[in-house]
Amino acid sequence: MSIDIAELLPLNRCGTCPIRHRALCSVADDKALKALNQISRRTRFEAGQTIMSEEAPVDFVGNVVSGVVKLTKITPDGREQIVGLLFPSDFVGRTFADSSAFSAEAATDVELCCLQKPGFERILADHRDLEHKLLIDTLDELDAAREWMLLLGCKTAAEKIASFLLMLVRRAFNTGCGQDPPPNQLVFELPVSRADMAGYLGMAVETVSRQLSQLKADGVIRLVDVQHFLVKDLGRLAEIAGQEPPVYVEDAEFETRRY
Amino acid sequence: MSIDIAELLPLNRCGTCPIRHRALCSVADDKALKALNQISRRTRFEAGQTIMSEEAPVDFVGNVVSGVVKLTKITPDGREQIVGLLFPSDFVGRTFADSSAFSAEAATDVELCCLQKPGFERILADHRDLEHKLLIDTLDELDAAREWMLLLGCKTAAEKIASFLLMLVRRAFNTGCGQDPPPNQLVFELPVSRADMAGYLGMAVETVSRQLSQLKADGVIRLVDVQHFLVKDLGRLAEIAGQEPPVYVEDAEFETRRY
DNA sequence: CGACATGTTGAACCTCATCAACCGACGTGG
DNA sequence: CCACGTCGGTTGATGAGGTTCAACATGTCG
Repeated sequence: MSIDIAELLPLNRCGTCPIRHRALCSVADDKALKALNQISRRTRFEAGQTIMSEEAPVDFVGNVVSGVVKLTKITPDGREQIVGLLFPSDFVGRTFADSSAFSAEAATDVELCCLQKPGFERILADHRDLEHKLLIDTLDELDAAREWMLLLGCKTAAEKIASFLLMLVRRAFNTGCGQDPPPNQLVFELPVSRADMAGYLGMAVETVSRQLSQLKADGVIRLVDVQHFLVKDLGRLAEIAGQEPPVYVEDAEFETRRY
Repeated sequence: MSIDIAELLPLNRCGTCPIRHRALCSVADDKALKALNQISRRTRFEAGQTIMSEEAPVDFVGNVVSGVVKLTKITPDGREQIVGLLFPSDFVGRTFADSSAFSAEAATDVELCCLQKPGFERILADHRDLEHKLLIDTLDELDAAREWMLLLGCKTAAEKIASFLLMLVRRAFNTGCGQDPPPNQLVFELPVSRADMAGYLGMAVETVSRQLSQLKADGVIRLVDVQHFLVKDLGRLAEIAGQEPPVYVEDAEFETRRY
């Protein structure tokens, strides 16, 4: 009785994938996983590279494995709004349509698990669980988008920045996956440039910078370096953002709620 | 050989339903339709009434049959942002979760086709087509939400108003359903109050009023009465909104794209 | 080391929110 | 029937918050 290594290989590939337990594939059984493997390819994009462009048809979708992807839309006269930031395990692209209404661009260096669209849609058809999970994720994404509308529509600059930082804190809390130590040192990464923060929050870079300085001056945070901040007063930060302070959950593996 | 009238009744009820061809049920076969009928109830809400409130669990979802529903979220200090306007055939409520993150309120008098949540989710499980359609609709909704983020994030007051009017024009163009004459008279309804427009567009009522007056002064529109406007220059309107002008489609029955 | 990108800080301007007065429509009660 | 209050909408005056323009600082890469 022998074991067919080739048969197991694809499963192992996914087995070591960092987003295996959170992305769409978390609900895939062995059969579905093998099918996904056959149409998937890990691709790297450098910061600044365009992954897919609005108006141009795209023949693949994907999952963010590492890095941050920004979804953007540009007004006819050139202003750019970031309508979504996608983090590891998030889904990129528009299923069941030829093109996306938005461009996707690598905000940092990005690894993407790319899936050919026709193949992917066939797999969705064959595996209800996957399609169901996609529906759930899309509903969460919609809630998150609407939450962001609240921010864009009626929050002040200070509230916006605080909300953004808080979102990063929440993300860090919820993706600990047990392998990282609990963040008693409350240092977090600012994964994107000031310009991208500005684009996401609907304000000017200068205002972003000023508000960060203000939070620093008020002793709410400290800027370790340009890409890392330390939270000195989480309560105050949450208060400024107009939200409840987040709580660290020990094992956040299955904490899928989005912020 | 006799016909069981009771058997046919539910189908007839839906048969005369104005949103039968556009809502979720458009993909329901007779069997699914009968199942939906058994858990559905047409309910009326008066303008201003709360349909469901964030934080409070809700045991039903629904489809807007007539009227306009606003989805709102309130900041801790009382500012209200409207994160979505739902028109006839749009879906209300959050499937696969106990409560919605947003409140739904009748912006006008509303007729809602209410469906008990547990029953509805069972029907989704039994009828893939329905769940698939829900996925497609949710994806469209997400695109629309992101489109709105562009508006909230980087458009001026004038652009916002123009975009809003244009959205109403598009809706009217796309839901003609052949029964209404093509709108050679370009008169459209403002289905919500100035306050709700303001809440949706993220600006003050006064600004809404002023911008409407400005469009009037510029000869782009005319205010027939407080709830109806006539478009005198569609091209200009689209230009101000920063979009392509919409085109009237003869038979828009299956035009499901959202704006 | 200089060149270029990215981030910060300062000053002037402008859009829009805010406060306030006013108008017309509507409903109620005297 | 008219006086009255209320509510939704419009218009005017004022000021604050945030954009814009500009200079400067910092960091990175050849």
